[in-house]
Amino acid sequence: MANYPHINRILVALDCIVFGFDGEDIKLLLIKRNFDPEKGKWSLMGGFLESDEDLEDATNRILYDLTGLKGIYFEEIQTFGKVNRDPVERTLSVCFFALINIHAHDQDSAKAQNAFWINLKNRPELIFDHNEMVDIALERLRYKAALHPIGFELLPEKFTIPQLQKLYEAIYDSLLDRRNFSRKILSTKLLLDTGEKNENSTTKKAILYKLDKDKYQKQFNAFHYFISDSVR
Amino acid sequence: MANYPHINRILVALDCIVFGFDGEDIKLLLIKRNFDPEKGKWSLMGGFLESDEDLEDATNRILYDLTGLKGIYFEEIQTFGKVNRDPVERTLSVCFFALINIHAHDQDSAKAQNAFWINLKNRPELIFDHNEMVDIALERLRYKAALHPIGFELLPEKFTIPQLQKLYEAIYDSLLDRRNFSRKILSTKLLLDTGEKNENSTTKKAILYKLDKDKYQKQFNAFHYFISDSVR
DNA sequence: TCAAAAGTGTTGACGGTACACCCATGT
DNA sequence: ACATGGGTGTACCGTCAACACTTTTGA
Repeated sequence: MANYPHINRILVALDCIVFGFDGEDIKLLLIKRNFDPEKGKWSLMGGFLESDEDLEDATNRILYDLTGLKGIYFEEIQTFGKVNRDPVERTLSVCFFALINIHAHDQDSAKAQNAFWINLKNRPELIFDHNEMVDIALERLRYKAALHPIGFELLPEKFTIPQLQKLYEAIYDSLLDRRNFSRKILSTKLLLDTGEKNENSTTKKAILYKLDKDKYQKQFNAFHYFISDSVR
Repeated sequence: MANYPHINRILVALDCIVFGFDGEDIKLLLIKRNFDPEKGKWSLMGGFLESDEDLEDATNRILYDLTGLKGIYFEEIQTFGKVNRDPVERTLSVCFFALINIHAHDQDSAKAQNAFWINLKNRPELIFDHNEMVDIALERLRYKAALHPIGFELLPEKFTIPQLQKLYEAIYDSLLDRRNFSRKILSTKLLLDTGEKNENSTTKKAILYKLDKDKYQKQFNAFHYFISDSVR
């Protein structure tokens, strides 16, 4: 079999922005590096693409190693390819973001990677071009979540509308009208009343909903206006 | 300087979907391959990433070689990384789409690459995963053009509203109401009346507009609803 | 019984859609 | 004058934002 001669092969990495939500704030799962290069500094979770591995499989592998979860929602953002972005050796980075339920992931997996949940607002300086990656990822999350029902990926299976609102308020760092938000969300018909209520509340217990998975699949690419123009 | 050992370097290519508009239909600039592999078949324009070249520079180089144009509008779509997507040797492909004014490009450059404008509706089978790339590119174009003012990139500097409408109708393969379209476009305040008219018309001569570049830059990331919900 | 949070209602403004009508141009 | 295409107007309807009121709960 013929080869492509005279072309340099390049190292290919993947880097992942993992978003979580603790009920109040958006968080990032970041690595305190106990390995070189840039040992001791903060970075995104990443890894190299193996020679016998599809790009998508590599993404799933990296996310599994970090969280112990399979079937995580993720989206490719962009491939970063400046010649000098990694000082050790030229490395292309295929960058993506993932959304997980912060309470569902495996703590031991995270510990093994030396990963910590950091409030997005207090994020430390990251190595290489990882700061830019986070900026772009957040932009993408905001863009996508305004139009498509991806917010649910950050919540537990059963959740209340006020919790969902808190999530959107955290994503867009702004306040939303309770009554309009509720109506807007319910009008999508994506939520099913579980019949249960949030027993943790000390005041009126909110209704617990879950996603209508069928409708979610079918309507995913339809536009919903989850966020008002003024916020967008 | 230390290296990352034991990791395979991979060939990295770029592939580009070039969209054009001839006044009636959306067209693709495709390559009739006179080189191996898959000589004689149709493919996207592409090239390899050089070892001393930023990813973005490579994109511009490839577009320049094909069209003789600089500063073309392009957007990264996705990086394709199935192990066997290129039968010759494993090759990652960073895929992007570009929008050009079909009349502005350099014919000799295209000829040198053996490139031809093909009506999107009559597109031939392409090699490798290039068919999928075109599908995704079209989806992205439709998505983006519904919300952001990128359609103008496909038109000459001066254009009429009916021309713009024809363009949107071609992108979405559907008919739009003339009167509502005009009002919607003008309400964005992105168009400047040049004072000139389209002298080619045999009936009433339409007003030639040009983009208000300042507003275009500032409002680019604001959402405009260029296309009605029913079409989206 | 009071405070805090959740659920439901109402209204006015705005934007979109579906229409009709008039104007300019060349044959 | 007439056919063709371009420009402007209007009326209805639905959606969204802004607002008030009621209900539930635990202290």
